Amino acid sequence: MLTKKELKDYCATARENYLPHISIDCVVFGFHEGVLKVLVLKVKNENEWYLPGGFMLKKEPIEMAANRILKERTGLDEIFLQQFHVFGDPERSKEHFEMYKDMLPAKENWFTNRFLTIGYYALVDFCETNPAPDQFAATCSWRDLNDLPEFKLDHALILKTALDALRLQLNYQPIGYNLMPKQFTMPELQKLYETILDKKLDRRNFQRRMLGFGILKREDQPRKGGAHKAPYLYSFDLENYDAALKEGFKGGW
Amino acid sequence: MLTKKELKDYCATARENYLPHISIDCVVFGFHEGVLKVLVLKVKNENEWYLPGGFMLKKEPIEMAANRILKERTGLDEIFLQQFHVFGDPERSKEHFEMYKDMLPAKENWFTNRFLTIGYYALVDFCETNPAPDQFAATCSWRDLNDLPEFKLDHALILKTALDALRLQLNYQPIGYNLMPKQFTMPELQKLYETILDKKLDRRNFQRRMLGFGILKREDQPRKGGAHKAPYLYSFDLENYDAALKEGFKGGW
DNA sequence: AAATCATAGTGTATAATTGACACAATTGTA
DNA sequence: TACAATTGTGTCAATTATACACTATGATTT
Repeated sequence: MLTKKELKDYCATARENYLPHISIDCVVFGFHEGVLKVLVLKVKNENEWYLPGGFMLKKEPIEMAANRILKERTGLDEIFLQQFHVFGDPERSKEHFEMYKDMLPAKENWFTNRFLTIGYYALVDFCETNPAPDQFAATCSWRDLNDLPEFKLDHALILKTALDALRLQLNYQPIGYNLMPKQFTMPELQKLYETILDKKLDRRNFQRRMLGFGILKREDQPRKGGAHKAPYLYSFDLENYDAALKEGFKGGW
Repeated sequence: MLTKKELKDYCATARENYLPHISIDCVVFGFHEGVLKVLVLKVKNENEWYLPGGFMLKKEPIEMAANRILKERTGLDEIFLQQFHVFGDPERSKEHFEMYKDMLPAKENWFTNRFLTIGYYALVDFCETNPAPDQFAATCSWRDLNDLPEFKLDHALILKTALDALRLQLNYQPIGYNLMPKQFTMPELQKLYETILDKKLDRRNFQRRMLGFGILKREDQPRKGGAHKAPYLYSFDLENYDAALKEGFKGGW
């Protein structure tokens, strides 16, 4: 929660720069050590949790706004961002309304506005992100998907909807390019799919299918390190990957 | 294009009632005599074509606004409406901006606003609609999908995107309930799928698959009339249909 | 009344895909 | 040098998709 002064300053800037009534919220999925993570913000001095979001500049394309917001929070650029739903329940920002309504008259109070929010999800390489809190957030951090805080507003719904959309996307588009490191092994990629789908897949069948999509290149060098056979390294064949993004696959999981 | 007086009146009402910067556009698909149709509006005295759209009341849920708009245009109520994308290019309503910018000062000119539009598509029974032009539209009518007018704004893009979304939906959800009459024959339903997908399907395989979904009930009475064997009539098993809408199917076409 | 036409209903053989499953190979460690 | 861990790969069976042809029925024509 903001102080009165912070609120007033913020509202002034906001009204000047942003399109009213519209926000963007991002569900940023990361993947690390076999667990799906989500980027969450915690507000200074409060036990208030949000998804990273923000507002759209008055003349900014939506896509660009989503990218800017993502970049401000994670340092990541040029990432696959997928618009998945608009949330517009008139009551959805009630909590903010209640929180701030007495601190500033409605006319100049940005947070007494009704907001529709456009949901985007992103898939990023956990290792390459630098979660950076903004001026309001004390912490910006990764949380396991199965150890989430209680979100404010409708952000729990947004997250759930994003996850459903992601699972659906798995059925007709390739994923992984922004989520995996440049090079990865087949078992690592499989783990990603298993994590998103929350179920075990057969190693051999997964490999056959995955290779069948034709979006992977096998590298020359295997990965060494474990007390076991060295797995092959793969990377995405970007040309085919992008084509598949546009065209879509056939079957599903 | 509106006259100055019309514009002024309209802007006053709009500013009072509607959420600024946001609109809804509906792609209403109908199906008749084996052709997929789309509902289009033509503006009075001009050769200007649009998809039916409108604005959202200040406290109205998005879904409800879409339904209201659809009802105002077609008389149809409680129809499957699917949100599919938000279009937000800052230049997308440039034509309107140019058209109206000199007629009213920007402050009170609704159309100098930037608008994001939320795209919905609907599937309706062609026969039960009563396309009704609103105050600005001279004609509101069905047009064949392959005989479309040149749309204003980005409405051609919206239509194309809706069609893509519809084709995708075919792969994991049942369709047809709002698009077909209460009772229909298997060949009629097949024709719908063929039309949407724009390709021929095998009669026998279609039937097997369709019945496999378990969303159809065979009626007792066949349909008579043609100089041929009377086909069975089917209707949707709403309970299973709704379940399938939520759950989704497996494979694709 | 019989023949014909148009279109519906249904089944089957073959090919392709998916799912289940087991064994051999490699690397590091004990 | 044996062992533990994990990878790579192949095959068979079951399922699913595809291609295809004949029979049935109702209206129309002769």
